[in-house]
Amino acid sequence: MRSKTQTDGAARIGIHKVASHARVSIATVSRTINHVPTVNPVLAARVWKSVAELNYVPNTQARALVSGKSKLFGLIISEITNPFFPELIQEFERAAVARGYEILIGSTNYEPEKMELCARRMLERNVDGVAIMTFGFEESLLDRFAGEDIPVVFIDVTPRHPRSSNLQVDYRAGIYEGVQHLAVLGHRKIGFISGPLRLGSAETRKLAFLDCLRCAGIKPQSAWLVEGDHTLDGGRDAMQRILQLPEWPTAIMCSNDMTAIGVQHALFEADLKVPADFSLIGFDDIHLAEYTIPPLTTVRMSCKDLAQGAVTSLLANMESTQSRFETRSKINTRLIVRQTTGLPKMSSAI
Amino acid sequence: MRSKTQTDGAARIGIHKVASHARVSIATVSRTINHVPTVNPVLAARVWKSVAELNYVPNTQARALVSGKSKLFGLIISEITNPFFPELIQEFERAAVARGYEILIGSTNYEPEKMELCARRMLERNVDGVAIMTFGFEESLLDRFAGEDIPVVFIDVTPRHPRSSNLQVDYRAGIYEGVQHLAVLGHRKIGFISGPLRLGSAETRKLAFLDCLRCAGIKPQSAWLVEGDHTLDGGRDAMQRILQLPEWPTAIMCSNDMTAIGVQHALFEADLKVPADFSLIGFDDIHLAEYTIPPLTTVRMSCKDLAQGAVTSLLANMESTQSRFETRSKINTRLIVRQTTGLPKMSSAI
DNA sequence: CTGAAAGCGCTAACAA
DNA sequence: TTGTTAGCGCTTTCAG
Repeated sequence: MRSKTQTDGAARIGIHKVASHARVSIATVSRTINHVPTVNPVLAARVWKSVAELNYVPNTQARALVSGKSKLFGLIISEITNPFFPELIQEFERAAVARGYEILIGSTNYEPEKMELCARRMLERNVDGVAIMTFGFEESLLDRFAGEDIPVVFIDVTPRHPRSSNLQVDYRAGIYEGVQHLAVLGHRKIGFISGPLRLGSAETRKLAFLDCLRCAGIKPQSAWLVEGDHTLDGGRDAMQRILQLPEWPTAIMCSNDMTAIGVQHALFEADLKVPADFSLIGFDDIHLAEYTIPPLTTVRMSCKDLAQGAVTSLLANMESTQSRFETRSKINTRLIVRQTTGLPKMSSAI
Repeated sequence: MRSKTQTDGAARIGIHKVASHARVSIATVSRTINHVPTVNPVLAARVWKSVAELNYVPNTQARALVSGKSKLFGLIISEITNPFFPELIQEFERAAVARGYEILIGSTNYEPEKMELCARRMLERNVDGVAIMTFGFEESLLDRFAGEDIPVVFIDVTPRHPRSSNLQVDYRAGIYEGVQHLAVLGHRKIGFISGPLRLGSAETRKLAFLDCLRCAGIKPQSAWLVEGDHTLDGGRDAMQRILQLPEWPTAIMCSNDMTAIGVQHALFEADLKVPADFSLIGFDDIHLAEYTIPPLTTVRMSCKDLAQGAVTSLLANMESTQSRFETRSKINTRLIVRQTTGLPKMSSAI
């Protein structure tokens, strides 16, 4: 059923057709389109002409098969629905496509099995490298990639592992600025809504917060340390739990911006005002943070740095011939003050 | 240093190794893993055992090369940064992965050249089908895909084209509900902030709005029809332009939710209240719409329907042996009333 | 500098 | 039912 009709428009033009059309060998065509410098310019010109006329597009699959490189990067994220990740993806895509790579995206939705599935999908497609941007994961996963000698880059975690790079986020700097900012305004009762604590980085952020609190001479109160899940709903729920407490903090820091937006919503529903009743600080500085009402004070972590760092590391790692290759680079954070922070509300218990 | 040590884990296991390990031919391995029913169960068992022990993962590239099917879908969107699209992607991914397909995502960012680039990327990677979810595009693009006989699915536009499917969104229904809702509240002065009008669907939405206005017996006022660009910034700017006008509308409908959130921000900056000073209706019903302050009344367009419809069409289209294959399916819209709509402010000019 | 030829890992005839 | 074999479209030695 397939080969009979020649009229079918079908079957892509292959290197063979180009070769005969340009009256050269397929090897010459291959060299030309791969910009091998030793090709006779006259022949090259003929080839390019044929390529254009026949509308030839090289078949990446075949290329991948013979070269062993798929020109594909895997990008594993937590949840595409959290705006931080699309911003990350955008930068990652930009960097990757500019160098001729495509991206395979996998979302774990914070479920370990999904992570496993993602790893398998990436392996099957033969990715040349994987960026695990989930802010925490089972280290056993790395073995799968290590087994195939596939470069991996990830955040925070520092497993001892060949062909892996590490992007170290300096949470402390930004969070410290946040705590200081609050302290200067007069806040002493500061709560923290964390991410899912089984995520390493969520834990790290919380620890950084606690540490900063101590540095600022403020005693953390465990009731005000509540676990969220980095989603809008999670932030709202967490705040509602805090509102149930006998004593309220005067300020809340959140492990990410989505949580903070959820908090704003909970407060809105409870008819409480930001920053009059509660000061609020987010984390990430997604574009939306500027657009919340009121605009969100937050700690910026550049997803552009993250994305570019990831692509760069992957590339460097691939080029390196060392069987062991480990890097780490630092990602900075800093406070962006907008309008969700203000003087603490003077409660009955002065 | 790589091949000597067998322990190296290196170089992926191929079908060959599995075959010899299971003491069968590679053909039998191939048949087994492809679930060809005629394989002797005993041999099959041996094969599966070897597959597991050797941790064999089939090489998709090779498969694609010989079978001619890449098991890859292209998904072209406008802007990954607009939360509507991640929600779409999530559903699309779910549907595609469940059937063994991977997704290649390309963003056009509303730039025609980017669209061209996306098409090329998809072609190079040999996608089995493309979903163009940009709500408008140059039809010339379709020719590229048609030339390769690649199924395409898209929104609204209905070009005459083989192997194409069409998802027809019923904008009118939801928009009409919105206009009616406003009319019932007493609004007669209703503005509309459209998307970029060179996008077909943005134009369609605007036309639908105008038509609904007429049906409700309201005369549209051209000064209140302003062009946005479907982004937060665009929405804010558009609203600021409206605030410059000598006479204000009492309600605003937006071509998408991001625009509406931008509008809320502009109003916040101008110290105007929603819905006291302006009623506001969005479009899309992204998850965030529930979390804006106050929560956004909006027209819901199910991105799940869109995504699933797209995948289903693509699949059906591929299976069809007809060289021409056209479908269209309908996507419904409906109003979700939340808290950004209320009675119109009684202006000086009663 | 160019061309012929050998595969990359797999599927699908075809033969046994 | 199983194994042998011929490619899929391309890159890459290796001769010329």
